[in-house]
Amino acid sequence: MFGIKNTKKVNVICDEVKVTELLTRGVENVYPKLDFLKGRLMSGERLTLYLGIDPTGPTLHLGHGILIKKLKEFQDLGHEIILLIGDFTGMIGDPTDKSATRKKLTREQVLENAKEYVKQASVFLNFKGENPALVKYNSEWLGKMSFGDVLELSSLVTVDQMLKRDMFDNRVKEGKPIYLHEFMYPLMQGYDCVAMNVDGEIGGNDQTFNMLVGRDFLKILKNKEKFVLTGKLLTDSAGKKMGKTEGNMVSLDQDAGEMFGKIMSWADGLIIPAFELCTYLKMEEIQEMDKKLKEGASDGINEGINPRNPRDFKFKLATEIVKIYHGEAKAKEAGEDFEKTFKKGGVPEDIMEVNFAKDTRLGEILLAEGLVKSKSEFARLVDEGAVSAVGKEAIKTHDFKISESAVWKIGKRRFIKINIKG
RNA sequence: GCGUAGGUGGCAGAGCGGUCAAUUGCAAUAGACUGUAAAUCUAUCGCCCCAUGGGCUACGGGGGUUCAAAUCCCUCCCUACGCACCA
Repeated sequence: MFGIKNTKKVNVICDEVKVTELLTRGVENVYPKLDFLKGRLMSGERLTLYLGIDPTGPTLHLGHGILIKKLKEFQDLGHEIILLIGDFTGMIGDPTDKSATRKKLTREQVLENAKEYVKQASVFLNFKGENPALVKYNSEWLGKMSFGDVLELSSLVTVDQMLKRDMFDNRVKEGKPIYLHEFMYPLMQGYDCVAMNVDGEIGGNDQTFNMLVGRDFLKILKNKEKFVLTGKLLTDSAGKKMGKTEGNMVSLDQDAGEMFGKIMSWADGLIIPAFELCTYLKMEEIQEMDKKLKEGASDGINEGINPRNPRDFKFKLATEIVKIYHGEAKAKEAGEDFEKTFKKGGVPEDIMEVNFAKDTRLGEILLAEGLVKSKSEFARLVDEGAVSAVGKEAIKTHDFKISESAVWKIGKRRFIKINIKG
């Protein structure tokens, strides 16, 4: 399957403006150095590069989206791109997760996830046509390696080099355990690029270490100068990562409304970086907004009537991002919904609808529908005045029974329409 | 293998026989406020009940001592550190 070099002629575009944009926008670093890669991109040579994704969950998130978008830029220029599914790694389980007992994925789950990934990635990438993006699985080669092969690979890296890595370094400092097999992950990831014999790799800057291990391998084993392009991570000014752990990371399979809401909850400092990383807006336009935002921040005297309200920029950001994943119409709708729900205290469009008999206890309904975790939680919410039928006073009794069809609101974000049955 | 220090709620980390469903911080949820689901302030934050009260389940696993254990004892498992061993 490998070895068959694409024989079709694909036109490689060497437009300087495009290449520069490719190399700067949302890019943290380029190894060995920027000019090296620029030179190759301008040479007309068709490069092969890849982005590796570990199938740890069923969906990709916005962070992946950013990198896939970058990959697309390479594809658009005519280069051969590979979406590598790290199924081998996934099947073994990720060591970075100290909460240990992560379930090991079965072959079926991995393939299932991968299918979703391709679907979600096809928002950006073209998997068909003249220059299709390829999908590969690293179990294809990693699964076949013998202990001897592994030893040979490990002899290329020293323990000190491994320990230099932040992730390990921190754990040593914190007195947390490091298991030997965790050392193997960089090796496995590093070997991917050898197996695929690529020209380069892109990834988040948190993957820099692993990608550089691969760079070393390729140099030693194939005498090839692999380029590594690391993308900026989406962080706010304080450097806080928009990761899954932060709870505000957007999954690519989320519906438009949810996505929109999540983005609106981001801190202001994230607006400009997100425009750069996640949208197609021109850099000049983004810089213009940045300028306006900064001016706005300094003339806070205009309390509240500030024409450069960050909220409006964030609204635009949310619209732009949702547009990419769900299309223009849905994005617009989500925006209107958001306005209605949160600004004016209304009700969103698509809400859960259920049927129950008259005089059923509200608490039981909400528990059954999963809107509250327990009856105790329900009781607490009632005490806090968080439960009300839309347009009515909050209810006060824990054993409140429904008497008519109504839309119920629990807190600001949970809604349910309960119809009286029969 | 020996020794030492540890394993507590989503995480971090107190408590070291009763007053502990467990201080505190973070996270989370709600209310107020706000341009926002930001910030801030306030409250809540195991589960269940005919509820200013009561019950159940929890402090690595199992067993024991006691009227009473997260707290004491035994045992097993796990982690860190030191020593020993080491192709």
